[in-house]
Amino acid sequence: MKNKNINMTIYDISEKAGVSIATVSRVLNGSNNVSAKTKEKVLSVVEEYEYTPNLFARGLGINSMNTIGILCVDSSDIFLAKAVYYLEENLREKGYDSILCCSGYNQKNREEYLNLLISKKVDACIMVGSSLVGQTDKENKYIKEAAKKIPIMLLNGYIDAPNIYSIMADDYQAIYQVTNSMYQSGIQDILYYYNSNSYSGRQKLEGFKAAMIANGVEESKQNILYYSGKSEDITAMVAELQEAKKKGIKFQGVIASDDNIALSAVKYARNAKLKVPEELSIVGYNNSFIANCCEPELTSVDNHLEVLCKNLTSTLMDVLAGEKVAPRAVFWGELVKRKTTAF
Amino acid sequence: MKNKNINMTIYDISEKAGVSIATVSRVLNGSNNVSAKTKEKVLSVVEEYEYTPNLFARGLGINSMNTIGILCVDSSDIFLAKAVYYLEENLREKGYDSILCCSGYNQKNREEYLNLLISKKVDACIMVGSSLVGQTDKENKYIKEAAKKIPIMLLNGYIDAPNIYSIMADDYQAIYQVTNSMYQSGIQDILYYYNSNSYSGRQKLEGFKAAMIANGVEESKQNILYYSGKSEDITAMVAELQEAKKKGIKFQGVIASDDNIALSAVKYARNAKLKVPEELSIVGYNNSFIANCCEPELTSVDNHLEVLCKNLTSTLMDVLAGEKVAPRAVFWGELVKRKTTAF
DNA sequence: ATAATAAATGAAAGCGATTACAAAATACAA
DNA sequence: TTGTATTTTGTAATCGCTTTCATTTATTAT
Repeated sequence: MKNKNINMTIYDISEKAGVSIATVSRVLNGSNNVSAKTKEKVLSVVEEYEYTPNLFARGLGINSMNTIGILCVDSSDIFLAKAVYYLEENLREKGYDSILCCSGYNQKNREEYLNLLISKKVDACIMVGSSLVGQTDKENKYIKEAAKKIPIMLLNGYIDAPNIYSIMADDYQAIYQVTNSMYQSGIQDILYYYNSNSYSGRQKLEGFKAAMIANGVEESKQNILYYSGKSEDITAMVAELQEAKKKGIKFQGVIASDDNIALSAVKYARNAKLKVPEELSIVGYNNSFIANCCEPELTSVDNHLEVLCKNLTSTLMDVLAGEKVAPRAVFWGELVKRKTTAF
Repeated sequence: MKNKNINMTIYDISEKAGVSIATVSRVLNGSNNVSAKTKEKVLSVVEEYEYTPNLFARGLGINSMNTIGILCVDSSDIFLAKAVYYLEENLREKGYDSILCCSGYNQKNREEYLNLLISKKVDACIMVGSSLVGQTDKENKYIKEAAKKIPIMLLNGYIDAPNIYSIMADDYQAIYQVTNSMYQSGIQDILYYYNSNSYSGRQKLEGFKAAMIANGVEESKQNILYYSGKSEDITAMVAELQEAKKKGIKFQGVIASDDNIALSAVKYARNAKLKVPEELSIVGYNNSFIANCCEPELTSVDNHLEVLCKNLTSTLMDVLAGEKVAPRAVFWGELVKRKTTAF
C-alpha cells in the first residue's frame, strides 16, 4: 500500500525472484541471454511490487537519460508551441522523453539553458525557433561548443559545423514563389511586411527581394516594412501600416512574414475601407489557425510543420544510432489559398 | 580544448586542488565548514577545468533532480502555453528546472506521463489544464496515487486529497458576475456557449446558471449551447450557432467559455449582419491576444494567469520546504471591456 | 557416453557523487 | 603550557544500477 515501489531496489527484486541482480538487470534491459522461465519469474515479481528502476543509478551506469532537450525561444508562440507539441509526440513514440526549456529572446539565457540541458544529461538537443540561430559566428559559438558534447538539431535554422543538423522549410523559395505569383497576377506594388530577423526571417526577406528583382524591380524600389514591436500587438502593427501609407508608400498587395502580421493588414484594410482582395491582396505565413479566424479568411503559406518535426525526429534517431546523416534537409511548403487573394 | 569538463570527476578536482573529494563536495554544495582559503582554491580549479558535477551521481546521493514536472494537456493551446511559460520562468527563478510533458486529451496518456515524470525523479508535479482533472473519483485516482509520492499542484482544478494543492481562478464568480451584469443591463436573452467539460468548464457553467436563476430565469428556460468539436475550428463553431438560431433559440447576448468560442460568435454576427454590440453583445474568456485581434475587439474575462502562476510557484516552494500550506487558493478575475459589449 | 560448444547465471567491480564519522588542526581558557 | 572546545579536513560507506568475466548448466556432435 505505502508506495511499495518507491523504496524497492534491484536487490529486493532479485531476492524475491531468487536470482541475482545481474539477471534482474538483464531481464529489465531486454538482454536475450535469459531463459524464458527466469524472465517470466522476474517480470512477475517486478509487476507485483510495481518496481521501477532508479533513474540515477541507471544513469550512472549507462550515462544517458534517454531524454532529448528541447530549447524553445517562446512556447507561447502559436507556431513554436505547435512544433514543440509535434516533437514531444514523435520523440515519445521513439521511446525518448523530452525536457523543454524556454529561453526567451535573450542571448545570455540561451547559453545558460543550453548548458543546463547538457548538464541534465540529455542525449541531444533540439533548438526550436529560428531566432535561436544568430547571424554571426560569435553569436552561434555557444551552439557549436555544445555540439562538441551532444548532437544539436536545428528546426528552421542552419549552422555549418560538425554535429549540428538542420531540418528546415524552404522559406526563401516559398516567399519567392508567392511574390512572383502575385506580381505576375498584375499586383505590382507589393509591400513585404515582416517582424523578425531570425534565420527564417532573413530567408524570407531574401526570397522577396530576389523575386522582385527577377521581375525587374530593383531593390531600391521595393517596399519593405519592418515591425519591431511585440508579435501579439496587432494594433501597433496596423499603426505601422498606416504610417507607411501616410509616407506615400503604395501597395495593392501585402506579403507578411507571419499570420499575425497578415492579420494586421486585414485590419488595416478594414479601417481604410479597402476591399479584400479586390483592392488589397494579403498573404500570411505559417497557416496557423488565425488564418481561418480572420475575416475574410487568410491565404497563407503552410510549411508543413508536422512533416518537418517528424523528419527531424527520425533524423535525430539516425544520428543517435551513429549513422551518417545529411547535415541539412530542406522541405518545400505550399500556399493555401483562401479569401484574401484572388490569384 | 576537447570537452575537458565532460570526463572530469570530483576525484580529478580534489587531486588538482590538493584536498579530499569530501572537501570539494562541501565547497560545491555551499557547506560553511570550509576555510576560505580552501574554498577559493577548489573553486579556482573547478573554474579552470569547467567542471560540472555528474547529475546521476549527485542524484543517487540526494535523490532529487531539483526539477519540477509540468504535465500539460496541450501546450499548443494559447492559454495553457502561456501558463507553462510563466511557470517555467518562475521556477527557474527559484532555482528549479522543469520537465514538460504534454499528455493530449487522453486518460491513459495522462496516467502514463504522470508516472513518467515521477520516475524521472521530479520533486513535484504541476498539472496545467483543468481538463486533467476529471469528475469522478475513479478518473482522479491516478492523481491521488501520485500525490502519495510527490506533491501535486493543480492549476485551475481541485481535488480534495492530501498532498494535492489547488491554485485557481474563480471561474464561477467571473461568469456569474458577467452574466448578472449583462442581464441587468437589459439583455435578457443570453446564450451561454461553451466547449469544455473540464473542471473550470463546469465552474463557469454553474456560474451562468446560478446568475440566471438569481435573475429569475429558471434552468429550463436558459439558453445553453455546447460545442464538442476541435477548439480551433471556428467555422464549425459558427455553424453550431446558426443551427441554434434556426431551431428558434433567441439571444442578444453570448457569453463564451473562451475567446475562440467568442470569436465564432463575432463571425456569426458578421454573417448574420448583426451589429455588435448593438444587436448582439459578446463576452469571451481568458483575455488572450485573440481578443485584440478580432473585429470589433472582444470584451473578455482576464483571470490574471500570471498572478496565478506566480502564486502557484511560491506555494509549491513552501510545500517543498515542508511548511503548512492551504490546500486551495482562489483568485478573482476581471472583465476587460472592449467593443463587443456596451454595458 | 564423452568432449566440445553454447547458453544461462552469478560475483564483483565500477559509475561519481553525498555524508556520517573519525581524525587532525586550530582557537581559546585557565 | 596543557587541556578542552571548535573548526576544518579526510576516510570510507553508501546510493542502485550496469556490465565484464568467470562459472555453472544445458545442448549438440562425435
